[in-house]
Amino acid sequence: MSKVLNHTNCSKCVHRTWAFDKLTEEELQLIDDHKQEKYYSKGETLCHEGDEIKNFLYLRSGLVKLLTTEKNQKEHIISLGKPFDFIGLLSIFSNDQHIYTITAIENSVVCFVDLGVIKKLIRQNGDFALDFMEKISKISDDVINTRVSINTKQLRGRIAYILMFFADYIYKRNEFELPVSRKEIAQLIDMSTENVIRILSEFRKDGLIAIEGKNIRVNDPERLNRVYELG
Amino acid sequence: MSKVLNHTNCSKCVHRTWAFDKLTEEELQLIDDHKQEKYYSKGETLCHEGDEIKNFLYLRSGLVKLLTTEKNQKEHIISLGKPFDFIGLLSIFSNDQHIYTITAIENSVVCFVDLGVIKKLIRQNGDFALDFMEKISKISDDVINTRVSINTKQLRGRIAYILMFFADYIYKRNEFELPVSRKEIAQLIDMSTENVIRILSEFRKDGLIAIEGKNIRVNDPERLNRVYELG
DNA sequence: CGCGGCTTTGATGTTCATCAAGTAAAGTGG
DNA sequence: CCACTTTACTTGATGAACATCAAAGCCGCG
Repeated sequence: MSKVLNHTNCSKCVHRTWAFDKLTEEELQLIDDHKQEKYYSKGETLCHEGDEIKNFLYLRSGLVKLLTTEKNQKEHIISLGKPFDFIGLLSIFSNDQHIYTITAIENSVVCFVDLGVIKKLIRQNGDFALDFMEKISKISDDVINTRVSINTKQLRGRIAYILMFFADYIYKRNEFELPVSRKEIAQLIDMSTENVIRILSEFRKDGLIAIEGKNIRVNDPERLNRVYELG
Repeated sequence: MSKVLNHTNCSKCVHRTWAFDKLTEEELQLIDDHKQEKYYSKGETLCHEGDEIKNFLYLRSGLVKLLTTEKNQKEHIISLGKPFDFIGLLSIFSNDQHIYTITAIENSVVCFVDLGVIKKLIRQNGDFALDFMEKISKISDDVINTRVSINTKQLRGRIAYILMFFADYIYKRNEFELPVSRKEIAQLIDMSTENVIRILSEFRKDGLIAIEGKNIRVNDPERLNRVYELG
């Protein structure tokens, strides 16, 4: 079960460099007084589509997925949130309700900061506001570029993308344990589960990667990158 | 050719209600002193991918497209910008260079406001900063949702989407002149030009729409919406 | 131990891009 | 203004890419 953790003091937090280094000690204290740090184990849901937005969500550690449920009841994964991301995307400024369901795909620690406090700080501290905007802009742009990139490629390119995403962007090593099921990969990059498996097997037979269950090793990163670029 | 227009005073501008109504008269004057209003005729380019970002771009009237050129030289349209949109998306806060090429697809009037001034105002006027964030969040979220919506649908659903987009969102009437070529539609919703034509013809034969060259009339909006939802 | 979900492979059919070829429309230069 | 070129549009035929269906093995869990 998810549980509230003991309070890490914001002013001591390593993540302070993120966007919060423009805040004064008093302002940090204000955040400190209006935040909760929560632990979620793999599979637990942080918030549901339609829930009222009360907090700004910041991922301290772990990995989460943002998903929507389509009219036909199929789940679709919009993006993965990694540590240092502020998850929930931009909708927290333009919506009253969450537009995505957010679920932990690895054990995760999340800071819930009262949204009113964030807004107050944006209002009163201009440097913070600008810095904040820069960070969230980057995340939003990333989501858009990723979606475009995926959707203009065929299946092999998409699989190459997701492998590189985990190897280079999340784990920063060529051998890692996949935190998602084949089905989730399919939901993330718009293809059928069967074809995710088929193409992973194909890559394995080609010697591009090695697979043992959830464990993946990228043998030839350069060739993988070529597959990605050729689509 | 594009040309600089006579200055419309910001404080008199109808668009002031957009995000700029939180500004004081002096602040508006500052924008006024650092902006240019430009006219672009259909087909002209406002900025190229890679150009340095110096201005915040606001579309007063017309219609523009944002596009990227892929590695394989194919152009891909990310989104269409309509009046009241601040075009250029969020990258202006997180990049030094434009990441998209922006081209007018209808005769357009664009305000170029010095980006430094916008940033200064965000820094000094907290209410403006918050309002501004709300507006750009909405636009970004729209882009993301649209991309997901399009890419999870098959061709008929995508064509239905684009027809509804123009009818309901841009022109707010069931009969309108398509501002884009069939090829541009294809680039926007990820399909081949031939199939755009084929499915438009199919819709015409079904009596769903009427077509005469660029002129489109939606005969049965409800059925069109069903086609959209069924994918 | 048995049930349900995840994984895997093969076979089949659908959806879609591509190729080809022709017509119409819209610029371009003399 | 007319021949010329280019670009947009349209339809049909073909094959490739992909989803779906089916069947079976695997694993964790109550």
